[in-house]
Amino acid sequence: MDCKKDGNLKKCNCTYLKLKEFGKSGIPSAIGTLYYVWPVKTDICETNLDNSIFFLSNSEKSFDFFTNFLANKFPHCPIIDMSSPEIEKELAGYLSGKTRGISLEPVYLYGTDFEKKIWETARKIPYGNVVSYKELAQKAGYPNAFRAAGTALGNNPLMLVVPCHRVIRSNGEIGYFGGGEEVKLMLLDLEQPQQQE
DNA sequence: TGCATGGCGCCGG
DNA sequence: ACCGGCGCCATGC
Repeated sequence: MDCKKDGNLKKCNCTYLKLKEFGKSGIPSAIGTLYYVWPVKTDICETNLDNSIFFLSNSEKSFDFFTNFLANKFPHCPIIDMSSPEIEKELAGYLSGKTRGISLEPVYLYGTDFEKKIWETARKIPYGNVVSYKELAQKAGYPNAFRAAGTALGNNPLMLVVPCHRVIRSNGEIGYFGGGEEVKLMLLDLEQPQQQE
Protein backbone atom coordinates (compact mmCIF):
# COMPACT_ATOMS: atom_id res chain seq x y z
CA MET A 1 0.00 0.00 0.00
CA ASP A 2 2.77 2.38 0.82
CA CYS A 3 4.35 3.12 -2.53
CA LYS A 4 7.59 4.28 -1.03
CA LYS A 5 8.23 0.90 0.53
CA ASP A 6 7.84 -1.03 -2.69
CA GLY A 7 10.21 -0.50 -5.58
CA ASN A 8 7.70 -1.98 -7.96
CA LEU A 9 5.32 0.81 -7.14
CA LYS A 10 7.72 3.62 -7.83
CA LYS A 11 5.48 4.81 -10.66
CA CYS A 12 2.48 4.95 -8.35
CA ASN A 13 1.44 8.17 -6.64
CA CYS A 14 -1.29 6.62 -4.52
CA THR A 15 0.24 7.08 -1.09
CA TYR A 16 -2.37 9.57 -0.04
CA LEU A 17 -5.31 7.73 -1.57
CA LYS A 18 -7.05 5.15 0.54
CA LEU A 19 -8.88 3.32 -2.19
CA LYS A 20 -11.39 0.59 -1.41
CA GLU A 21 -13.11 -0.28 -4.65
CA PHE A 22 -12.75 0.39 -8.35
CA GLY A 23 -15.64 0.56 -10.79
CA LYS A 24 -15.22 -0.35 -14.44
CA SER A 25 -17.66 -0.02 -17.29
CA GLY A 26 -17.96 0.61 -21.00
CA ILE A 27 -20.48 2.47 -23.10
CA PRO A 28 -20.99 2.61 -26.87
CA SER A 29 -20.18 5.92 -28.51
CA ALA A 30 -19.47 7.53 -31.86
CA ILE A 31 -15.76 6.82 -31.36
CA GLY A 32 -16.17 3.20 -30.31
CA THR A 33 -16.84 1.65 -26.95
CA LEU A 34 -15.53 3.93 -24.24
CA TYR A 35 -14.09 1.99 -21.33
CA TYR A 36 -13.52 3.72 -18.04
CA VAL A 37 -12.39 3.07 -14.46
CA TRP A 38 -13.37 5.21 -11.51
CA PRO A 39 -13.23 5.29 -7.70
CA VAL A 40 -16.39 3.76 -6.23
CA LYS A 41 -15.46 3.79 -2.59
CA THR A 42 -12.63 5.31 -0.64
CA ASP A 43 -11.77 5.62 3.01
CA ILE A 44 -11.58 9.06 4.50
CA CYS A 45 -8.57 10.51 2.77
CA GLU A 46 -6.85 13.79 2.17
CA THR A 47 -8.06 13.99 -1.38
CA ASN A 48 -11.58 14.56 -2.55
CA LEU A 49 -12.26 12.00 -5.24
CA ASP A 50 -15.68 13.25 -6.27
CA ASN A 51 -15.88 13.58 -10.02
CA SER A 52 -12.58 11.71 -10.39
CA ILE A 53 -11.62 9.21 -13.04
CA PHE A 54 -8.65 6.87 -13.37
CA PHE A 55 -8.85 5.63 -16.92
CA LEU A 56 -10.67 6.26 -20.19
CA SER A 57 -10.03 4.74 -23.60
CA ASN A 58 -11.72 3.44 -26.71
CA SER A 59 -9.18 0.63 -26.84
CA GLU A 60 -10.23 -2.64 -25.22
CA LYS A 61 -6.63 -3.73 -25.28
CA SER A 62 -5.38 -0.83 -23.18
CA PHE A 63 -8.42 -1.24 -20.93
CA ASP A 64 -7.41 -4.83 -20.25
CA PHE A 65 -3.86 -3.73 -19.64
CA PHE A 66 -5.01 -1.12 -17.14
CA THR A 67 -7.34 -3.40 -15.19
CA ASN A 68 -4.60 -6.00 -15.00
CA PHE A 69 -2.29 -3.34 -13.66
CA LEU A 70 -4.85 -2.44 -11.02
CA ALA A 71 -5.38 -6.04 -9.99
CA ASN A 72 -1.65 -6.43 -9.47
CA LYS A 73 -0.90 -3.16 -7.76
CA PHE A 74 -4.06 -2.83 -5.68
CA PRO A 75 -4.84 -6.42 -4.69
CA HIS A 76 -6.92 -5.22 -1.76
CA CYS A 77 -9.20 -3.22 -4.07
CA PRO A 78 -11.98 -5.14 -5.81
CA ILE A 79 -12.73 -4.10 -9.38
CA ILE A 80 -16.45 -4.36 -9.87
CA ASP A 81 -18.70 -3.79 -12.86
CA MET A 82 -20.41 -0.55 -12.07
CA SER A 83 -21.20 2.44 -14.21
CA SER A 84 -20.99 6.07 -13.22
CA PRO A 85 -23.89 8.27 -14.35
CA GLU A 86 -21.78 11.36 -13.74
CA ILE A 87 -18.95 10.20 -15.96
CA GLU A 88 -21.28 9.03 -18.72
CA LYS A 89 -23.15 12.31 -18.62
CA GLU A 90 -19.90 14.23 -19.10
CA LEU A 91 -18.82 12.02 -21.99
CA ALA A 92 -22.20 12.30 -23.68
CA GLY A 93 -22.19 16.07 -23.31
CA TYR A 94 -18.77 16.39 -24.87
CA LEU A 95 -19.33 13.95 -27.71
CA SER A 96 -22.63 15.57 -28.63
CA GLY A 97 -20.91 18.94 -28.87
CA LYS A 98 -23.13 20.41 -26.16
CA THR A 99 -20.34 21.01 -23.68
CA ARG A 100 -16.92 22.39 -24.45
CA GLY A 101 -14.79 19.84 -22.69
CA ILE A 102 -15.14 17.30 -19.92
CA SER A 103 -15.34 18.23 -16.24
CA LEU A 104 -13.71 15.19 -14.72
CA GLU A 105 -10.68 15.23 -12.48
CA PRO A 106 -7.83 12.95 -13.57
CA VAL A 107 -6.16 10.81 -10.94
CA TYR A 108 -2.97 9.25 -12.25
CA LEU A 109 -2.35 5.87 -10.67
CA TYR A 110 0.91 5.52 -12.57
CA GLY A 111 3.20 7.65 -14.68
CA THR A 112 6.63 9.19 -14.30
CA ASP A 113 7.01 12.81 -13.24
CA PHE A 114 7.80 13.67 -16.85
CA GLU A 115 4.67 11.96 -18.14
CA LYS A 116 2.44 13.61 -15.56
CA LYS A 117 3.92 16.99 -16.40
CA ILE A 118 3.21 16.41 -20.08
CA TRP A 119 -0.34 15.20 -19.38
CA GLU A 120 -1.13 18.14 -17.12
CA THR A 121 0.28 20.56 -19.66
CA ALA A 122 -1.81 18.99 -22.41
CA ARG A 123 -4.86 19.34 -20.22
CA LYS A 124 -4.45 23.11 -20.32
CA ILE A 125 -4.88 23.26 -24.10
CA PRO A 126 -8.23 25.02 -24.56
CA TYR A 127 -11.13 23.32 -26.30
CA GLY A 128 -10.91 23.85 -30.04
CA ASN A 129 -7.21 24.74 -29.97
CA VAL A 130 -4.24 22.72 -31.16
CA VAL A 131 -0.53 22.92 -30.33
CA SER A 132 2.47 21.09 -31.77
CA TYR A 133 4.41 18.43 -29.90
CA LYS A 134 7.26 20.93 -29.73
CA GLU A 135 5.08 23.66 -28.24
CA LEU A 136 3.69 21.20 -25.73
CA ALA A 137 7.18 20.19 -24.63
CA GLN A 138 8.15 23.85 -24.30
CA LYS A 139 5.11 24.67 -22.19
CA ALA A 140 5.91 21.70 -19.96
CA GLY A 141 9.43 23.00 -19.39
CA TYR A 142 11.27 20.52 -21.62
CA PRO A 143 11.97 22.58 -24.76
CA ASN A 144 13.92 19.86 -26.55
CA ALA A 145 11.97 16.82 -25.44
CA PHE A 146 9.28 17.07 -28.09
CA ARG A 147 9.83 13.52 -29.16
CA ALA A 148 9.67 12.14 -25.65
CA ALA A 149 6.53 14.24 -25.18
CA GLY A 150 4.90 12.31 -28.00
CA THR A 151 5.82 9.05 -26.35
CA ALA A 152 4.39 10.32 -23.06
CA LEU A 153 1.12 11.21 -24.75
CA GLY A 154 1.05 7.68 -26.10
CA ASN A 155 0.89 6.50 -22.50
CA ASN A 156 -1.99 8.82 -21.64
CA PRO A 157 -4.45 6.78 -19.54
CA LEU A 158 -7.25 9.34 -19.90
CA MET A 159 -8.29 9.94 -23.48
CA LEU A 160 -10.45 13.07 -23.96
CA VAL A 161 -9.92 14.12 -20.32
CA VAL A 162 -6.28 14.70 -21.19
CA PRO A 163 -6.88 16.05 -24.70
CA CYS A 164 -3.90 14.60 -26.52
CA HIS A 165 -5.93 14.79 -29.73
CA ARG A 166 -5.23 18.54 -29.67
CA VAL A 167 -1.52 17.93 -30.21
CA ILE A 168 -0.38 17.77 -33.83
CA ARG A 169 2.88 17.99 -35.73
CA SER A 170 4.68 21.27 -36.38
CA ASN A 171 4.26 20.89 -40.13
CA GLY A 172 0.50 20.65 -39.78
CA GLU A 173 0.24 16.89 -40.17
CA ILE A 174 -2.23 15.19 -37.89
CA GLY A 175 0.32 12.99 -36.13
CA TYR A 176 -0.27 9.66 -34.47
CA PHE A 177 -3.17 8.91 -32.15
CA GLY A 178 -3.56 5.78 -30.06
CA GLY A 179 -7.33 5.85 -30.41
CA GLY A 180 -7.07 5.87 -34.20
CA GLU A 181 -6.24 8.62 -36.66
CA GLU A 182 -9.83 8.88 -37.86
CA VAL A 183 -10.96 9.39 -34.27
CA LYS A 184 -8.41 12.15 -33.79
CA LEU A 185 -9.74 13.91 -36.89
CA MET A 186 -13.30 13.37 -35.71
CA LEU A 187 -12.58 14.93 -32.33
CA LEU A 188 -10.82 17.94 -33.81
CA ASP A 189 -13.74 18.41 -36.18
CA LEU A 190 -16.19 18.10 -33.29
CA GLU A 191 -14.44 20.99 -31.58
CA GLN A 192 -14.70 23.21 -34.68
CA PRO A 193 -18.46 23.32 -35.29
CA GLN A 194 -18.48 26.93 -36.41
CA GLN A 195 -16.01 26.42 -39.24
CA GLN A 196 -17.37 26.84 -42.72
CA GLU A 197 -16.08 27.83 -46.12
C1' DT B 1 25.31 0.55 -18.10
C1' DG B 2 24.46 0.91 -22.70
C1' DC B 3 21.61 0.80 -26.61
C1' DA B 4 17.40 0.80 -29.21
C1' DT B 5 12.98 2.80 -29.59
C1' DG B 6 9.44 6.16 -30.48
C1' DG B 7 2.48 9.82 -31.49
C1' DC B 8 8.88 14.67 -33.55
C1' DG B 9 11.54 18.69 -35.91
C1' DC B 10 14.54 20.61 -39.16
C1' DC B 11 17.53 20.96 -43.03
C1' DG B 12 19.09 19.55 -47.87
C1' DG B 13 18.42 17.90 -52.18
C1' DA C 1 5.56 18.66 -52.09
C1' DC C 2 8.45 14.68 -50.87
C1' DC C 3 12.08 12.05 -49.19
C1' DG C 4 16.35 10.76 -46.20
C1' DG C 5 19.29 11.77 -42.64
C1' DC C 6 20.41 13.35 -38.33
C1' DG C 7 19.50 15.37 -33.83
C1' DC C 8 16.65 15.42 -29.95
C1' DC C 9 15.30 13.17 -25.05
C1' DA C 10 12.83 10.08 -21.54
C1' DT C 11 12.12 5.08 -21.12
C1' DG C 12 12.53 0.07 -21.28
C1' DC C 13 15.14 -3.95 -21.59
